[in-house]
Amino acid sequence: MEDLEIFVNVVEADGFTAAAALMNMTVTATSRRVKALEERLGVRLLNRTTRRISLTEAGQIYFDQVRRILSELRDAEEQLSQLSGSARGTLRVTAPMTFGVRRLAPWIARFADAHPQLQVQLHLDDQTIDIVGQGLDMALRIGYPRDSSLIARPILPVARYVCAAPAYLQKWGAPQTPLDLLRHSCLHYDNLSVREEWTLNGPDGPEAVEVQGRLCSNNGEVLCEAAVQGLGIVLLPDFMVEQALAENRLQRILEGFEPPPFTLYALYPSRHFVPTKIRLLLDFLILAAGQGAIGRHFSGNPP
Amino acid sequence: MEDLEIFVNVVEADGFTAAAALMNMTVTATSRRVKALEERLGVRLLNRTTRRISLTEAGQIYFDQVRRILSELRDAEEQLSQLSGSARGTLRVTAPMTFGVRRLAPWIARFADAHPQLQVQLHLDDQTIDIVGQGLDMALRIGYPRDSSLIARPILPVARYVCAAPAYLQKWGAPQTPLDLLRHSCLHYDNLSVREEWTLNGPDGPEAVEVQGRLCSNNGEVLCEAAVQGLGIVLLPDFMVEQALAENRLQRILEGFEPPPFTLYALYPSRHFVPTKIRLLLDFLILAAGQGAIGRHFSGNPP
DNA sequence: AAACACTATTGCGTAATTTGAAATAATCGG
DNA sequence: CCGATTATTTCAAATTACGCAATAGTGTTT
Repeated sequence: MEDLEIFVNVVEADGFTAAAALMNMTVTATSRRVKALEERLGVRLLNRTTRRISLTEAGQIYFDQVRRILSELRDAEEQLSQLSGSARGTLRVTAPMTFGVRRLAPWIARFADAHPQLQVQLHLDDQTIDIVGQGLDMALRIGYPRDSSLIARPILPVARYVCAAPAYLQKWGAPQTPLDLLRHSCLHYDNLSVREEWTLNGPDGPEAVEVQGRLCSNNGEVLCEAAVQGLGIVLLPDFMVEQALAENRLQRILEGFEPPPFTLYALYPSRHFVPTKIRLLLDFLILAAGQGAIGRHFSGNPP
Repeated sequence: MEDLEIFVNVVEADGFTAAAALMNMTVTATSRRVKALEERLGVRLLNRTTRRISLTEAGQIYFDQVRRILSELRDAEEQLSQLSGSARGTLRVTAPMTFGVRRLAPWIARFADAHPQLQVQLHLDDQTIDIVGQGLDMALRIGYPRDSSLIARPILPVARYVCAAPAYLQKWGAPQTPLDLLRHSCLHYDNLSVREEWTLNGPDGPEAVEVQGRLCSNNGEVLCEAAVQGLGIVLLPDFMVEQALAENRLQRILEGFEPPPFTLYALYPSRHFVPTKIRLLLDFLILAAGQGAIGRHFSGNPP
């Protein structure tokens, strides 16, 4: 029976080795199980050359059916655990590095504590990962995803602040309008280009400024640290700079000109029945983000 | 995975003991597998009192889904073996006793010989059996079945003959019309009544006669043997009397008055994809019956 | 009410199955 | 034609499943 799942995985991973790695099995076992399945059915499902595999005609038919059937079975079991209300097993989550450390970590800890039968694996990585391919249950990402096979649930508005170190401002003066940024060193994300456009919503509507600076990076913490050291002005998400702001190593500028906030999305595979463990985490995150947001985002000013 | 099948069987058999017997398993194993399934799902599926079992709410939902899914899986695998064209596994057939010995046995032997990978189990029994409940693949029965969940495929017309022993006829004279039967001892099937109605199609249409005799039985061979011994007149299917007729221990009478023939049906469970092994046997039987019937039923007189 | 009959679960020793590391065979790319 | 990668096979070890017998529990019967 499990053979079916293995067979499907081998086909989807296009190879025994890849499939075995995906399922944390040895190649030996994988090969044997598929072979056993073929012998049970009395039909060859895969054409193997040692270098590549392909489905036989029968295998193609069987694969299509079995994949659907397995998916229905998963649905049935999900439906089951839904009415039991409790979740068990393993929940694999991925999130961006800094967000994961600063915001997610305490939430996840509380969540894991609330569900002792659930083992939570939190994988922090700034790369966007193929979530279904890696067997992940949920990805937390900033910005809307391209992969439309995923459900994207907005979790949290992420405010962004324009900040600089007090020493920098003392030396170069604080910009009063977005246009002033042109005369400053603006540290920005590395989108493979030297220039970046910052859009700020002022009293007269949005203003776009094409900034440039002496440093850019694909890592927000690098930018934050550089700003702290007085290298320039940064535009970063709240969680990235809140500590530096609290310690007065950075201070906000251009407060009348808010950059449009990002949104943090929870991404998870689209299914008939959303697994309970995903549902639980989702609800928990929405709740946690909502509670935490009251003070931080919606009712007033940042700390 | 097999656990699913076991669970479904336990529910359908309404008990571990019955299900175990059906699957040729021990009750121990059955109980353990269901328990393992429940533990894997983390949900109790069955409410057991040691005397009776019932589905929990979750179990009911799961059962419905899983039964459907398993049926789809079987379909998929059948579809597979259909395009392979060959059959394997076990084919369980039931048939009436005498028909099985006289007609079916040589056919089945040839069929089994033609399909070495198929193990054929022929269960001869004059009782009509719950074919799906007993895990049978096909039942051969004379007369149309009540169970509408089965597909009934006519295989063979079964002519019936009115016969008596030569000695009997010499002593009492041969009846010339159906009405003459009233003056004779007619050995008939035991339908829990002493009387039976014989309908014979004569030149002026069907004539029904309510016969009675000194012996009745629910077993055709008993009647045949009794007739050979001169106890009376019988109306029996061809296969039941052909040997006695060939050896002149019986002879046909009232040849101008043919009783309406019976029909032998092949009964098998209705499914999306008829299993290859059933399909093969069915085709084989139709062919065999057709070939054998040319001389025996359609073109002329019996031997 | 109490004994009975039947059913499901558990303990334990045994047997079968499965497993992984390493060796082997086989194929694609250079 | 060789090197690199991939699937299969070999064989011993370990995990797992199994059946028998005993246990516990429930509905029925006397």
